[in-house]
Amino acid sequence: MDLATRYSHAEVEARWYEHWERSGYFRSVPDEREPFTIVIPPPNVTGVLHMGHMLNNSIQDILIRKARLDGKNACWVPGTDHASIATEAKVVRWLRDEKKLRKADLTREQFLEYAYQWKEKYGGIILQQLRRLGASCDWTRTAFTMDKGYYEDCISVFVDLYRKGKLYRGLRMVNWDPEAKTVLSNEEVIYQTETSQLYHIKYPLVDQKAADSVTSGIVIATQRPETIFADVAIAVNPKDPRYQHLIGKSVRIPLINRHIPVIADEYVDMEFGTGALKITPAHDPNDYEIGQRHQLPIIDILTDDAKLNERCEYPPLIGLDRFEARKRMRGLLEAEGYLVKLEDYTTNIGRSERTHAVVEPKLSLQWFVRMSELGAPALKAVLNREVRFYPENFQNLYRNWMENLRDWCISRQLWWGQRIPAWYLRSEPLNEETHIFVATSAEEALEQARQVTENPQLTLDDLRQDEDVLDTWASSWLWPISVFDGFRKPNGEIRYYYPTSVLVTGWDIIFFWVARMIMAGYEFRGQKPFEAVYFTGMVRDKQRRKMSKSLGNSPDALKLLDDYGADGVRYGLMSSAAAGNDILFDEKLCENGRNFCNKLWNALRLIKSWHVVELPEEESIQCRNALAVEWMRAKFSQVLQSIEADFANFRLSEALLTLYSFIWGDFCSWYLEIIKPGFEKPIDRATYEATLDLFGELMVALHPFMPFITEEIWHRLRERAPGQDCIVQRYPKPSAFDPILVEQIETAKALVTRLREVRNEYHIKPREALSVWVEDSPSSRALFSRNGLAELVCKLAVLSRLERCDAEPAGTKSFLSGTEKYFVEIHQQVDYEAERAKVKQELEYQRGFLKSIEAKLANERFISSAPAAVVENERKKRADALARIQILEETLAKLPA
RNA sequence: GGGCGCAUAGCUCAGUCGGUUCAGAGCACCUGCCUUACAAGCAGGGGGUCGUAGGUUCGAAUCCUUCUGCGCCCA
Repeated sequence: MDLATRYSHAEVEARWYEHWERSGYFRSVPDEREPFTIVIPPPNVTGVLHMGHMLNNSIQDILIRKARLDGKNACWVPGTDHASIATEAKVVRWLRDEKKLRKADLTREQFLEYAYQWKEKYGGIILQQLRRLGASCDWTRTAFTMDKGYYEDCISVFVDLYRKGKLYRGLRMVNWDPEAKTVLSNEEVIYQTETSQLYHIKYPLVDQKAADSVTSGIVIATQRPETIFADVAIAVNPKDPRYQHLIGKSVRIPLINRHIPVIADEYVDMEFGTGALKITPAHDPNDYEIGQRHQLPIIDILTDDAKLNERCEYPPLIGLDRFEARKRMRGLLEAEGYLVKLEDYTTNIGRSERTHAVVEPKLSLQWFVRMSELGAPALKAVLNREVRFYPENFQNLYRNWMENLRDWCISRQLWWGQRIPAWYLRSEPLNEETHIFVATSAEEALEQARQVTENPQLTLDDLRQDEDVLDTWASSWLWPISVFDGFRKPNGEIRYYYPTSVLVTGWDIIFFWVARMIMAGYEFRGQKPFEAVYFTGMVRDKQRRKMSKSLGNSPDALKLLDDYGADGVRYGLMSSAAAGNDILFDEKLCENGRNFCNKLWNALRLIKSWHVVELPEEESIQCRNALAVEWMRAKFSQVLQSIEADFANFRLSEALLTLYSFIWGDFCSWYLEIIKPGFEKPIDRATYEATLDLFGELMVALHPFMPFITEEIWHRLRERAPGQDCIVQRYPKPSAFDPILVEQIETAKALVTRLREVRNEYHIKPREALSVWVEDSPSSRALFSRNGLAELVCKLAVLSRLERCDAEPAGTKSFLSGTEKYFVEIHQQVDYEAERAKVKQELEYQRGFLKSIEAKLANERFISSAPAAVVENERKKRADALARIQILEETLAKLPA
């Protein structure tokens, strides 16, 4: 076989993915095996693959592939989220740019038709891209939150919650996005510190004479001077001595001269601004509360797109955008002498997560889910670890939120989404409806209406359906149930797949999504939606910024896959991704992954270049190789044990790094070097076959992490029958092994390293064979009685002889390795001065070490409190130290002065 | 204002139950090698008072408290 010295991933990856998919390996149907289920966090249908997706989906794929190799029925359900607000914004832009259409000119039906067109054409690209990464999803199950069945589930859940009294329509202060013209949930508002200006504005007292009206009055501080037209009072703290005399009096609003009262309210912070607060119930949540307490009117001066309306009573500003109006207010107030002071000010401004528009508090009639009852079981489930979080400390974040739940606003003023199944009587004015009919269909609603109104003559034309759609999260919270058709067929396959095994998601959507899925699980299924949640960190750049498209700091995911291969990228992401910790992404990590692929590839090339004969030429080679094979088997078992433990605790990066260092270090650097035949020499069949088997098992063990190259090598190692693919093998199991053997080989490795060091020190050529002796002792006899061990050392350290001796042979230099003393033949001049210094230094260290051990052992409380094994270990350490000290002392004594 | 978290080598981070010669990995750095699988490589090496000050313990990077410096979430 002729193989290139470098592994090239491009052709290999495409070929194997296609083969796996065609072979049906990703497909899952319920059977008698134990299920292992993951539902993908559905990416937005508008999404394109970015670093976060790659991390998240690599983890899911690793877990799914591992489960498959463990013989479980692995089922990974893919799909996309309709992402109402994000997608609607995209469709609106597309219509404007491509079709020269404005949303306002379309009917709801026309718009939705275009939206589906857009979705068919551009949506779901990301699912194709996930294949490049190697994601072994069951594509036949691909779901979408706007699929017909899914849509119906959302509607029936709405009706169900309404009937149970867990859903209501109410007038509340909500977050309004004036650009998207929709309400937002609290979680969709992002607060950022921004600089603005604080206007100090004087409101003149009403009973003052016109002449000095501007000089006396009350000064308030506001960031939003344009909202003074919506003011209904000025509030001061009742304890504030500065304003006692004004409480109960009236002031005039500048420019429009409307009279408003001065009231007292505890809420007012005497320290802030001037200690006097303008009350604008329509445009501030706190003011709204105060207004309610004092039964003040509400004056809403803004339109849905945040322009001043006629209710502001000041014609020059009507129709202007709020920010434009604010700008003009400065000149207007100044001109009339109302502006007392202007100061710079930093504050938290809330912006829409999607449109980045400054969010406007707005009083609005919306649908809310009552969270108190839904939250209780969901909180309990996490606290008592029925649903386990990895890492566990996300419990704290979760609890903090769950204990302060506020009702969830689930209506959105959009068209792209599940339309709210509530009907009103056309005879009642908009937003003042007294009758609400919630039903799964218009006909059902009509039936209700006829009964309630006792008017059998009502027709569908007398009803009007709510114009709003559901918040996207009010559909995706049903994901783990709905993708298995759990609402319509509660006893179907969902009984097999649910609860799912693990959810893998970023911690940033713990409230948006994770918490709500847990609530939905208990509410609609009486059961948790998943056994465990694996929280991934955020992928950040080297400056710790979250990677985002708007910052342009995210590497092109597809280019990374092109450059390093999916295996390389997966390695790079995983090697630095302990659960929950943010990762600072560096392309260098992918380079490591690519290099690892190349290493594997070259190990294959080496093995495939060997000529095989039935028996080795010499017996010494046979026992050396046999020892190497035995050692590899033992060490591999040890490694597998630790990997199983890592998987059980979702310590995936640990598992990967363990495998990496076992393969690169133990397998390539040590094992292959031990068994590698000399130039143009053959290898014996037994060793060869054992090596192929071992390499194959290593590929299965590594497969979940790096699926493509492992499949490729698996097939190149041996001829495989159809269906004998790496992806469907059984994961290797650890077996009992001899820990003493593993330890002895470690001792031998340390000796080889020490000998190489000596070589470096004396500039001895790597191929120049050396003669070495080991001082006779019970421990050295024990070590070298291991069959093949001396041969192994000779091969790796390039020795011509390794023999026992009683006395120091002439012309040698001695050194210590482990607790043994060795002599190596040296023809070069030895610098005895330096040698003495080194030995002395080592001796000093060993004596200090011994002293600390002895102090420990002399302590009775240590002997009595520490576990026996720990005490025993200390005794062994003492014995070893004593042995070493003795050898070092002898060495020092014999060194020429 | 309320809450959570972090601080370990030049950089990025592991370190599970408090106990091994346990202070580790990768990158970077230094020395020597184009050795017959791999220079995307091989062999070797230097480098950290585990942020600070206390405490608990026979024993602390690990548990508790203080301070300092960062980060995040909620309001």
